[in-house]
Amino acid sequence: MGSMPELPEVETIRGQLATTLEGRWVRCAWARSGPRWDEAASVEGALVTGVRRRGKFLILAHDSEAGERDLVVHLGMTGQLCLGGRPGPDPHVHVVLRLDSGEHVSYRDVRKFGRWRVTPRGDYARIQSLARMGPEPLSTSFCLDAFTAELTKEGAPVKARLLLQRIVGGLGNIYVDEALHAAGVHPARRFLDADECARLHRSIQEVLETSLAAGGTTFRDYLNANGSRGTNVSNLRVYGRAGQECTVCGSVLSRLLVAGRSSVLCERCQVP
DNA sequence: CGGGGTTCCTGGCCGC
DNA sequence: TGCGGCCAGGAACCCC
Repeated sequence: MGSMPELPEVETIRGQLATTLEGRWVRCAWARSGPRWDEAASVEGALVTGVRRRGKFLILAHDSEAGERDLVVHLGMTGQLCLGGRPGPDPHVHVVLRLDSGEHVSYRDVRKFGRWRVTPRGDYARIQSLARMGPEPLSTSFCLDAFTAELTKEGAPVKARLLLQRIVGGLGNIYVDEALHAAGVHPARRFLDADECARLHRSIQEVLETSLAAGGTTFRDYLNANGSRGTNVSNLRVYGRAGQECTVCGSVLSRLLVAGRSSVLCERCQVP
């Protein structure tokens, strides 16, 4: 069982990196060879002008000789961005950025699902899931009417649609399961009514805000940019709790494969 | 086009 | 104890 960085985890890292990186020159950019990371090397000599986030993507806006560009980072399953480095050689470190301040940021990713891409500023044509990403769930652009219009249409299971990032950005397996449980919606449902959409819309925001306040969920791998754990595990109601009791009704939580993803739910609270 | 399946990758864990 | 096999999962990719 992993714990991929989702919106609250990436946002926590973003805030920590912003302070260190914004306004700094990248003195040296090292990247291990390979299509997932080697574009990172091209930010050497650039000025970092902004550290942003969109969904689960971290975006380092920078000015270089090649113009205004974005370094777009997706942490995949086990990607970690760490201020300062660990002592000694580490075969799982794939990128290191050294700054003019003397500080450095290292990227460690055991399962190698993460990706680094460099794009012209704001041009994400090469990164489909970013280009097509739905609204930010914690912004006013996350409109209930549009959300309802999508999910009242019959289609793939609601869990699959939320994981696709197109209806709303930033959710992964943990927070989809948590939001569906909080809203009383079964993950395999292929359309919702308006009340269910409203509950789910609210639950998504609540679940993410709660986790953000806790610095994210460290289930196993996630560490923030200072190497610390998030404490949101204590707020989880379903993820990682199959076989335990539902905190709402006391039934035993079950595991179910939906959209090829392991899902945990309460069969009493979340009716098919 | 959408929906579903497959693939990548490795450490941890389970069972024999 | 050792080892094979399975599992976790975001999103690109492929097929129908």
